[in-house]
Amino acid sequence: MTEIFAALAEPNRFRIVELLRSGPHPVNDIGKRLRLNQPQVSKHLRVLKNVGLVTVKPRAQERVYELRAKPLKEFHDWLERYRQLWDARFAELDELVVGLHKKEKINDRRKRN
Amino acid sequence: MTEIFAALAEPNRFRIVELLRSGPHPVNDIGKRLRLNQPQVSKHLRVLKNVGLVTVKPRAQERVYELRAKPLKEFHDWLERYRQLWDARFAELDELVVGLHKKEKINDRRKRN
DNA sequence: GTTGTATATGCCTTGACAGGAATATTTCTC
DNA sequence: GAGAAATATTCCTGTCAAGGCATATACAAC
Repeated sequence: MTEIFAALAEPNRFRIVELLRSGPHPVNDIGKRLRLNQPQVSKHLRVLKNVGLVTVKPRAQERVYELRAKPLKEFHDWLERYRQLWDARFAELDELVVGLHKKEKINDRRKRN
Repeated sequence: MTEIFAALAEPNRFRIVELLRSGPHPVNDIGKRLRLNQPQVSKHLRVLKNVGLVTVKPRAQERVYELRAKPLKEFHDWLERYRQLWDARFAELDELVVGLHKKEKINDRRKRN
């Protein structure tokens, strides 16, 4: 999981992933669109491939890179476990607790958890 | 966005975030549970705070750190834009297109995009 | 096979960052 | 106010990764 984050933490790699969201692209195409030197594009793509975020398919001399669904879905599933944090229902509950806390000086339910 | 990734790319910071999912914790508590030295915990928490992933509330000498909903929701929203990649419907459509491609030699719809 | 195009790899330098240890700061207790 | 507890900050060192540049490899067309 942290490997995925590390891969996406690099701004240019992030841009590459965003570009690939529109579909597969060959290396040179990526370089031109994002104004990156070819070697750096290849290196970034290697990193993305090593963590499983992309796959390659050769087409003549070209190498066409494509986003992989699986790691992104796992990523999404992981984030789902945090949903309670921003769900409206939870937020309201949180407000309620804060209110009670102010008025009645009860212990915060999170105390020492 | 990439700042969030960078923050979560560090394994110990990731563990801290996972721990905080269960609710707010003071620094020392985090250190003991994750077997980390106190200075490192403080440093990691500072990074998490700088990118907006956590907030602090003082309680006597303790500093209680808590996850923030907003960046996690934004994170989630960003990932939603990739949903098409793993949605079953899309996968089926993809298979269909591949099938047509093999049989009829039509152009791949992604070609040269 | 030679040339041209597309991509990958290697080397080098530089900057960023994590952990360890020591120290400073804040707040509580008495 | 003195000492203790909890946390933050600083300095140091080693490691790792990114970009620039040169070069190697793969495939194509003739």
